[in-house]
Amino acid sequence: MISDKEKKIAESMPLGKKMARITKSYFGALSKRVEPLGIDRHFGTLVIIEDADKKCTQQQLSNLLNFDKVKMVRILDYLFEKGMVTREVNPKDRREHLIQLTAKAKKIMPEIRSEIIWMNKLALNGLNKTEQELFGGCVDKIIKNLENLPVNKVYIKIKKNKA
Amino acid sequence: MISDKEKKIAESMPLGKKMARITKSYFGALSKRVEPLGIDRHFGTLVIIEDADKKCTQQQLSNLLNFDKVKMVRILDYLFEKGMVTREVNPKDRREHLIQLTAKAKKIMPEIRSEIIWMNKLALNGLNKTEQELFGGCVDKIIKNLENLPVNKVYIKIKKNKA
DNA sequence: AATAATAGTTAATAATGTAAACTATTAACT
DNA sequence: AGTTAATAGTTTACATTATTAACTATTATT
Repeated sequence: MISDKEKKIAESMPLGKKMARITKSYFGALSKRVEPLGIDRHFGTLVIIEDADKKCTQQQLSNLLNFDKVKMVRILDYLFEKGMVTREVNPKDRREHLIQLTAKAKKIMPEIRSEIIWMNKLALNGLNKTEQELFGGCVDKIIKNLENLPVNKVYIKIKKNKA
Repeated sequence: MISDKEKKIAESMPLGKKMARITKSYFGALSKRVEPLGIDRHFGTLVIIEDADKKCTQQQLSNLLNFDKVKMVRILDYLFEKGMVTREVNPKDRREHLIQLTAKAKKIMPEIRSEIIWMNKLALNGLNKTEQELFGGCVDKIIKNLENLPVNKVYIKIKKNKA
């Protein structure tokens, strides 16, 4: 049972707080599950790289992932260090670096994908198909609503582990 | 229109990624809006402190906010420095510090609350009452689903496999 | 009285975000 | 052609945040 008071508190609590909590729990658990594969974060980046039609530049990846280019460099440094990606200068435009998965990465991608799908299912457990779809739609709308607002810097924190 | 391919990509992207994106946009914008009041984060903590039935200890706040005690110290340091809270040793148990809002904080709380409510409305813009309620329900279920999962407890212990 | 448990703080280390300055290359323009 | 602007990516400097362990002070347990 939720009292009126609790309701009042809830409505003046930042919606972003719950989102942050989900983010943290989600990536904390996913990181743990995927770690045995030799990598513990930036899974989404790997998925995007693999699914891209062609070799992507870092700028293109930045756009797809909504990361600024400096963050992109850091992520790719990490993935490179782990032996998951290669960087290759584009001969047609030598400013660009084309990013590709290594064989090592390709080999573990199916497992990474299935871990992600597993985590997604776990997160959405107990929601029926309709609810899941409606939830997804809401999320996308919210993202749109919050796009292009004036911002201050904010730090989001996930879990970390270093080799 | 969403192609099958895009759908396939979407389903193997971590659900947490969208949550992170919302979190960042949300707090970025809220921070910006509240900044003129002399504070640019930890609004939720202020709301919780104000709404608590009694003076809260830091441990109690940690539980209510799902923060570990070290983070709690840091947040209260920040709020103290901004003149928003007082810390008072509990005479009944001198280990505990009771936290209270200052007059300065109480004065701006209505504005902080209305900014939070405004941001929440902005985020949920375009969703009808039913959708909003269903969304809220989904969020709470997801949080529950992700509670108490094994989490990547970082550094030291988990160095089993290296790339 | 000795020991354990709790509340809170501090310190060490790692990770992350952001902006600015930087290199290298290509595009644009007179 | 030659200068200038723009783009891709990297590096650096600095501030913030997370996590763990070690610490102090106090209270509870035995």
